Amino acid sequence: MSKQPLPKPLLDRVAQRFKVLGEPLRLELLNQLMVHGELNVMRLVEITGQRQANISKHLTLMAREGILERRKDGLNVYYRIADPTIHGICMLVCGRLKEENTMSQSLFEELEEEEQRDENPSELDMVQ
Amino acid sequence: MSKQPLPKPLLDRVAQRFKVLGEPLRLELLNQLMVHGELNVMRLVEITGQRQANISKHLTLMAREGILERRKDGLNVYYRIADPTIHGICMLVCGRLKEENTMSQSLFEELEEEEQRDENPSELDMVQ
DNA sequence: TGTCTATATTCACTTATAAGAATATATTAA
DNA sequence: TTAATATATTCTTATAAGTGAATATAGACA
Repeated sequence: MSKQPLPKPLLDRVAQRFKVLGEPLRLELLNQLMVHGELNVMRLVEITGQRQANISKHLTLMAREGILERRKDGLNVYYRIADPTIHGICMLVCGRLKEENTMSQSLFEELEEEEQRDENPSELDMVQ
Repeated sequence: MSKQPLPKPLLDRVAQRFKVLGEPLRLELLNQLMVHGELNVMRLVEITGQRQANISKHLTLMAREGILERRKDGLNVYYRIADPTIHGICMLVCGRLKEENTMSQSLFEELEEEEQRDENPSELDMVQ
């Protein structure tokens, strides 16, 4: 429980950061950059199956936000994660979602009294 | 650097969670609940100066998301934070924003060669 | 020079969503 | 029961934002 509320301008900036992260395609780009470390635009276009213009827009936005860094090499532009907290933040959220999942799972089991057992393991189990 | 990309459905859920957090008014509500622990709807209406309907909608949304918990007492409904990771996530983001701020600050100082000194301390310094 | 490739940007469109007004749904008290 | 209060919901509107098509920009190469 914190002492005093944060000033509105700061809350606005935090909200803006969350908003940038709250877009599935942008999160997929971040996830690919977590896995591969550094990728150019066309590679990310291939991986995601999205249009080049769209990928470029999302990357540019995240770079302007301070989440990504650009490195130009000839015709290619390579992006990588500049914000070292991104991974931790995502893992916190993933862990929490998994927890919520098992909580509602056990609640579900209490209500339904174990019908089928361990079929359909949740996607959330992918989080180590 | 993670081993393999997360499955799309999980990324979608994480993005959804971030999207809920990426709204200034919702973040202000969360911040007030961090400070006061538990508040009813009308109290939050007073604090934020927003309409009752709007506050209620945001609270209902966050409760459905698993971020808040509802406790009904007579006519009043008290909300409190149900997700214990919220505080840590917000502090991570705040800290990072502060870092970005001092980074661009020092870059600014390199360019401008110390004009005024320590006037206008940034909002981000509020973060411990 | 001109051509090809990678990336970025502009414009138009469509969808999502936050906010207000009005109303509905409890719950308490007289 | 009626009245009053707290909260939630529905409906409408306005704005934000993601996407695609087309175009612009920039660098590599012949």
